[in-house]
Amino acid sequence: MRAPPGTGGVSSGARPVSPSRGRGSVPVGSPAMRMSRLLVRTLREAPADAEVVSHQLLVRGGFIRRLASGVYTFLPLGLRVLHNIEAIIREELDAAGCQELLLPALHPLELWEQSGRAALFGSDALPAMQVEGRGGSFVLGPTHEEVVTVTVGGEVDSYRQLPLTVYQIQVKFRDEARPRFGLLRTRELIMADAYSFDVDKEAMQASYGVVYDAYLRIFARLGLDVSPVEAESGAIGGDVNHEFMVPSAVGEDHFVRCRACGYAANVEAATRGGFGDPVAPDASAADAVEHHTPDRPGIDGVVAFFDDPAVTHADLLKSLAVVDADGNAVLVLVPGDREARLPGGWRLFEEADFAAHPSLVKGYIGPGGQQDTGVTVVADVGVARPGSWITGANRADHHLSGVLLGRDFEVDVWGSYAEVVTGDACPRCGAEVDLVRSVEAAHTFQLGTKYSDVMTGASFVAEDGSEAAFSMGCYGMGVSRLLSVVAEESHDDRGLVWPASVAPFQVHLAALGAGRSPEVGGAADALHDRLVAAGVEVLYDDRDVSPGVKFADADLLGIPVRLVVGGKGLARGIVEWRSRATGEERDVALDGPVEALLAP
RNA sequence: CGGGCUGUGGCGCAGCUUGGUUAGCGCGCUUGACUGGGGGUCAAGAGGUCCCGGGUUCAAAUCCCGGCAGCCCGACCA
Repeated sequence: MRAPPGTGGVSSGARPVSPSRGRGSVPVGSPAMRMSRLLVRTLREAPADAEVVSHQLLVRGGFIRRLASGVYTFLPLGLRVLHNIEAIIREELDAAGCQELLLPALHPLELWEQSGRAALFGSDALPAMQVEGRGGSFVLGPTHEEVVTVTVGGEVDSYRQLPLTVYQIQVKFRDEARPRFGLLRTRELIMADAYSFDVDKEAMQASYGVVYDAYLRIFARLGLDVSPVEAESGAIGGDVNHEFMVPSAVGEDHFVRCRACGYAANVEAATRGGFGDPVAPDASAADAVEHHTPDRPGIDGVVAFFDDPAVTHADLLKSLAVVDADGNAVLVLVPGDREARLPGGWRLFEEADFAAHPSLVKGYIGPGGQQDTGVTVVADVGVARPGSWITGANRADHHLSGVLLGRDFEVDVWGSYAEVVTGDACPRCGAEVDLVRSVEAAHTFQLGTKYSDVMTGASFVAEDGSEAAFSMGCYGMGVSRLLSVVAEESHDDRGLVWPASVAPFQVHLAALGAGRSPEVGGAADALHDRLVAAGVEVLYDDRDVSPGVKFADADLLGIPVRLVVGGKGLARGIVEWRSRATGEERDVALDGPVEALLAP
């Protein structure tokens, strides 16, 4: 066993042969290590509802079973993998000085009313499930900021008890509109979530860095190529936050990554650079021309109206009337060939908003004539390019061409309001960026006092005797999702290829023809016993089935090392060793040291 | 929340258009025999409210109406 890359501290070094790992797993020597007794049924065909490879293989291999949409059972094999992932998380968080606790999954509704987030339940931002019980109304916890804040608040009275970081590994519930991809997006999920409590912002940032680094070590041990990216904070809140993204073809997220410098950000938060200051309008340019464009409200329709190869989407100015988070009317301008990226909390105009702002005409919105109307004009940096635009005329059924920035309209605020695409300029260094499809494996937030300000008792007495609110951070990692992520990144056409760090067993021992050869059976049993005595986690395929079935199942289950005891090898006193990952095979002396039977 | 597709033994599917006796096939399961290094062969079995509820009909898996569930695309999304 080789040390996983990027590990340090207590977790460094090769994993010992002795069983320090499978806590919570099947006890050493348990009959369940014999495949004839293990609760596992492998499937030759994948269920019709499994679309992605990781989902298909986890079901075919008997790791998980679906109970309802987005709700899964972990069968013994899957649970062992889950426990191994959890063990890595515990080791790294404990080593980072965090303390494990277990918060309730059932939360009194009042807690959520106190934080104000109960109002988000109906929304897509925080789809929660409520439960009515004799003791009142409860929520199946979708996240635990409220509970942990009041819990720690009840125990900590003094700055002397800080800093403090606690974590738990818990089941959480989300009323997902559309569960999919097996364990990747579920209604019930297992999550590791940590919460830091500090005296002030500076201390919080230090604690944040500690957990952030621990998370990086966890992903390294899982063999995942993770990229921390700047992100939007959504329903959790706070200022600084990072998502830990694993590039993957089945990802539902995208992040932007600079090819030159270290810049990386979720597309929802990414900005772009490479644009200079707006240039003065060409004084000799012709005036704007108005066109009658009935029934052409959209960008596509206007391009079609001009029916001129020289007029493209990039010549149009996309104008979006929105209401910002504070309720103010804002006109957002982006080049017509770009998707707009609105800041969180902003929404598009509704009918009533148009009625209140007659300077903006639905379907024919343009940037002209917005002075003294109470409408703030914000523009994407791309709008600063030289040349004229085609825009709405703010008059029904009319558009304007030859519209110039600085002559026909003004911009109040410049920013990055267009979605970044591959090839755009990095906002830091100007090099080109790539758009990378990915899975969000974890999300960390610097919350500050967002929760401690509103939850009761979430304060402490500071060194100067004053009362202060905790400065908090929170850190969530999708544990059950990681099972799918690892599977998705580590398989071949025969089945799973588990990294040794999380494999359900280290060795898959198959006896061939033991049913008719007492010698083979005896040798395989003896080898099994020796491995168990040495503390090796071994899955022993003692079933009386044909060799082909055993080989196919071994490939499907993806245990790192396969050992075969058969008549042929036994005659030569050897056991056949094979690596699941590389396919390498070699003969090993049956009575040699156990170490020679493990990974290279 | 919009659009589309699908519900038939544990799993994967056919049958439905054009209603008609005991609803088929593959995998899996049971028993037996043969076999024995990449999902082997043969034989005999078990296992089904054809998603649910109404309706049409002499007769419904099949036609009609209404539900429910699952999946996909989109919207949305700690």
